[in-house]
Amino acid sequence: MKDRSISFNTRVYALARKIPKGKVSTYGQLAALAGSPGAARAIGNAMKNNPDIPKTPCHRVVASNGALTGYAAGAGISTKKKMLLAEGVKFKGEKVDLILSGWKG
DNA sequence: AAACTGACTTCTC
DNA sequence: GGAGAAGCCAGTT
Repeated sequence: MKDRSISFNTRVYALARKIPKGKVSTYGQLAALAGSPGAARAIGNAMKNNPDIPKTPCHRVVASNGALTGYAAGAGISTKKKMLLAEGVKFKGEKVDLILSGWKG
């Protein structure tokens, strides 16, 4: 990756940092906030590019159905789930309860 | 510049 | 309700 000043990817990081603790957002949601609804895949790419894990709470981003996907850091999904639980996010089995912990919801 | 990839989403069977 | 296939978007090679 080169030093592209600003880009879609960068904007995603900014949005991810805006997600309040104890809440989670979906890829589609971030994509829409980023200005391109439907670009959920691009969001995933941005997250995997994730330059600063502690600075970019990519673990607060889950699939539209609340399922935990990806997460290359730590032990993967296991760590991601742990982080969310630690922040007070409600879980529905292996999926996040977007009804209770969904951002803007 | 064109083609491929991927941490997604949604429809249909 | 679960599994499979198609579609979309931005980035990377």
